[in-house]
Amino acid sequence: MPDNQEQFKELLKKNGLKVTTQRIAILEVLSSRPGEHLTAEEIYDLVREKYQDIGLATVYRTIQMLSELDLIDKLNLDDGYVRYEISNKHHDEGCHHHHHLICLDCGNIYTFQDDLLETLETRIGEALGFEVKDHEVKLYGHCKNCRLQNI
Amino acid sequence: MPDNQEQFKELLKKNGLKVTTQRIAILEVLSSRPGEHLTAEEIYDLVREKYQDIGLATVYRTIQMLSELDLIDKLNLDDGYVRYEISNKHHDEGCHHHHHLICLDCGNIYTFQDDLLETLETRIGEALGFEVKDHEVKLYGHCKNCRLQNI
DNA sequence: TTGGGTGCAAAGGCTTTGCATGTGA
DNA sequence: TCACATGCAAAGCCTTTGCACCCAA
Repeated sequence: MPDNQEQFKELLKKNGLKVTTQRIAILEVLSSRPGEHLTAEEIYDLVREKYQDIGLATVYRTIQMLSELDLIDKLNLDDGYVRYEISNKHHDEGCHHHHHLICLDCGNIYTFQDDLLETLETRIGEALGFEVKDHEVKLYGHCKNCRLQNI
Repeated sequence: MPDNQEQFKELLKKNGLKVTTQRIAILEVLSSRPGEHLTAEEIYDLVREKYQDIGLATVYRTIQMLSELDLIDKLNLDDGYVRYEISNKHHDEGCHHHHHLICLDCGNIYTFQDDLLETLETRIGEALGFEVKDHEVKLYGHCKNCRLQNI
């Protein structure tokens, strides 16, 4: 995504940050795997396939920066790793994070989006005076494949 | 809650587990603080107020056991600690976990329950063939108090 | 009696940090 | 040039594990 890359460079400059090979490489890896939920270590390994001389610390520092710039989303599956995926916020304007369905059997993660949740948030706001800015929704259960196999 | 405690003892025995002072003490602490979200360290400190000779490892081991017995719920706020609270599952039969509203300003955690989410889950199930067993919903935003103060 | 439970300390494992060196602007 | 970025290694920090001792059942 050369277009995306240009936007990224602009965003870095606008925030007084330098454009480095490492930062580009890390965003590239994440951009090329939308919907995957990568750990820092996985990102590190993927980046090194093309760019050997990167340190794990740089990956952690860059991830943190990308997260603050809202370019990537965090996902915590409580397995000891924090995972990251490229955000879709800037593609669908005004749309929040999608939600995750996590299969308890195979561990696969499915994503979905639903406007009903926006309705829910509005209702909460009215009832409790709480202004919702962001949300994280995880549904645990059994996916279609696993359910069919377990019959 | 002496009644609750008896149920707990029965549950332990039914699962081939022993009734120990430590286990009782830890459940007591959690039971006496419904709605609070305690870290292992906090539970450890609270237990030691009444029962000095407990080890942090025992707290971790007991927490894990209580979680497997569905007596407590996990909550991860991504601040490096896993938090626990007494579950309300056994009081309201058939009801899932409640949800959390987390204020980005003051850090307070508010809870709410809403049937709309059950509707959402049913819809997901029908659309994707996913059978939802459990969920974790966190809404981040600004609470009433903080919003009023920031005017 | 006896096998599970506990306390202590050490080890694990992900993530962050310090510091000297490198590099984009 | 020079402040920010990077790599490496060490440190941090929450949590788990090993092991000898203890205690419910």
